[in-house]
Amino acid sequence: MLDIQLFRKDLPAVASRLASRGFQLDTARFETLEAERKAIQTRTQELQSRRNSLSKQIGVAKGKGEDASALMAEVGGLGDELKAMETRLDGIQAELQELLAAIPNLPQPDVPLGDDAAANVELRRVGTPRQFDFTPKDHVDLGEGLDLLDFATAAKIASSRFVLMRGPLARLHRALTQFMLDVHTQEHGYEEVYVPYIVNADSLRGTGQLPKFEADLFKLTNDMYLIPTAEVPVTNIVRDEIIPAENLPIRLVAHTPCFRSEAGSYGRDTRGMIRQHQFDKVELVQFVRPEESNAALEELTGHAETILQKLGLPYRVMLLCTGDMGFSSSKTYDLEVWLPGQNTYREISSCSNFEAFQARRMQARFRADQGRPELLHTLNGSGLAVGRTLVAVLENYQNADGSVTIPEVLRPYLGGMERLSAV
RNA sequence: GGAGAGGUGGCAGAGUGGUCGAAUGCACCGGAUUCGAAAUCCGGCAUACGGGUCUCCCGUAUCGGGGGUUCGAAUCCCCCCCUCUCCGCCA
Repeated sequence: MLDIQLFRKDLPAVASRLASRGFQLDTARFETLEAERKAIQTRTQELQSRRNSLSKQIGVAKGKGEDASALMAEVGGLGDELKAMETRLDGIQAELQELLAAIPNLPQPDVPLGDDAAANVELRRVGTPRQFDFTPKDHVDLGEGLDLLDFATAAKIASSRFVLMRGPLARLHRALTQFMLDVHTQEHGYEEVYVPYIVNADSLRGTGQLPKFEADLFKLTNDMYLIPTAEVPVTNIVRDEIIPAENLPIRLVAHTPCFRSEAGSYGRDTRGMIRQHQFDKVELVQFVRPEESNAALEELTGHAETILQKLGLPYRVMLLCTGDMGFSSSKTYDLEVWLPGQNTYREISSCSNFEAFQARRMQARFRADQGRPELLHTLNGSGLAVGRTLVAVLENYQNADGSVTIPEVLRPYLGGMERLSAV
């Protein structure tokens, strides 16, 4: 959520910055609501003030045993208008709130302008895609060929967009998770947290998934939701909290499954593990002082990159353009890993600085010394999406005979296993 | 899931219809005292929103959340959430 003061101070400027990311702000509606709000709020508070002082006088009079009927008649006359004003004020505040809650974050000045992914800017490539002396398979052919990846059975158990992994492949998937957690906790200074996989609506509003993106979520029968990312439970740790400044920055890492309904993506990535209803992710989250958030974004992105580097996976770093950024983000880097089976780079991590956007929704603040509480800044990034990392390992480390060499750094997690082959 | 108890400021804890944004204690901050410290004394010490003559003043709201009764609600009524104790169930 953006600061409403911004809209009051310079509406056209905010509107144009929002337009740069493809959001049309209804400025006329805002101005009307705001003018109405001001008039009604002033009048309401006036009436409340009058009522309070008269009521107080009634109390005093009755305490002295005097007749208060004249006072009571006067305050009684306020009742109808006051009630009407309060009701209208509530309505307008709710409408303003709703309007505000649906407005995305402002892009930072150095975010490139653009409508969609085509305008994203490639910042750098790291690692060189391997030259194969045979035609590389994609992870589906590899996994099914090894009899370790089974989409048909998963579809029987659940539906399409689920996967069943067997034996050493299931273990490799687990090894990747362990590896990522170990690197982030031992080398990057993150604290590992274990969090609920089911959250309430307040938490989803806090991070920005609600109210606009309910269709992307799996909603349970008790009005709770399966998490679409660990970002939701982990970031909401600080909701309604005031953190002592000396505790910042806070760096947290969590491994969770993620559940996404993928509504509206019927034709996209239907093959393989790229786009699933359920996938695992290791998520990095940071809470920092405002002036440090951009440096923290660079740092956090680097932490995610480290995983790719240690795994020897070629990737590139993309700076997302205004039109391709997530709703809550002010600036986002995507890491895209090279997939030989698709002969292209695919997103494997997304690292964002939300500035105070989520913090304002969450009322997540910090206090420096004796100062007033101030909104902190939140960031997060995948470090990494485990399923897609597994795909990348399979495809990049495949051999001509259909087996897969295990990257060195993972072998300690696999009892020294060097090669993935059929059970 | 059942029965009971309870949710008040950073913490502890009073307050059961009126001058209560809320006693008192602890913690914290400033000052006095002291060579310095402890102790003691004095003062300060919530958040959000709105308005203004905008480093300050005024107003409004907030005692788990929402609704209601009333001129007036921390206090009474209803619904919900959470915590604790006991029982049941259970990894």
